[in-house]
Amino acid sequence: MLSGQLNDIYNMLYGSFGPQGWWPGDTQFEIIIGAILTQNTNWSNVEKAIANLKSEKVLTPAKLHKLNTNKLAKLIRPAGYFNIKAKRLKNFLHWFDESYNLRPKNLEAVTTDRLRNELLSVKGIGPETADSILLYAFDRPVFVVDAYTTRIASRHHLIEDGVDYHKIQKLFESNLPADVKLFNEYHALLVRLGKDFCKPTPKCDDCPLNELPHNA
DNA sequence: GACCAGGCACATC
DNA sequence: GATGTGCATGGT
Repeated sequence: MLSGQLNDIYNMLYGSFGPQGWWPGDTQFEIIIGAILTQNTNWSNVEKAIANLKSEKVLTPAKLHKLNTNKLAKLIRPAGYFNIKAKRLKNFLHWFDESYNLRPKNLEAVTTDRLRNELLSVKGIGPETADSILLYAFDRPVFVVDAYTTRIASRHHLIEDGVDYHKIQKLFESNLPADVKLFNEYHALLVRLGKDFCKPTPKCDDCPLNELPHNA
């Protein structure tokens, strides 16, 4: 059964790496900004960008909403794609202002499905970013799928190549209990495995998952 | 210097 | 509907 296999993988990863302490961020707002900035980008670069926003004291909804887009782009420069990401942050803030008055608290009462759809309607927020925000900023039981998740699932024959985001997400969500803490840790552990072992090339020989019986 | 990193929107066929 | 491309910095 898949649920058993997914459990074995989780236990092996947790045993190997321990708790990952995600999401790295002090506030819901910082998590949201980080989720957009980390698109296709190494987290260490995002940290530099966030440090810039903090040192300029603009890491609040109101301040970022007011900040000039070019100025914002300069501050987030280390995160890469800074022009497009500045626009994406602005798109998010525009929606956040118009619909929720820039208050994270106003999002708490919104149902997960509705919030997800509204986030997806913001230009620059796709499935992974939306789900990261739902899980890590708002504690909704949504499984986040990213490049690491896809690569690991494919390499360990949980899915076939070319399977879309929603199907991979469903694989995890329908075979695991809808538990925020579990989804939080599971995704973080998959990223950890991806960073340390499951790289694009060369394929990994000493991956901890290779010791699992179904991967022998 | 090549390759990679916690995507997404858009153009083109 | 599938496939290709631009966006960009910083670490290995």
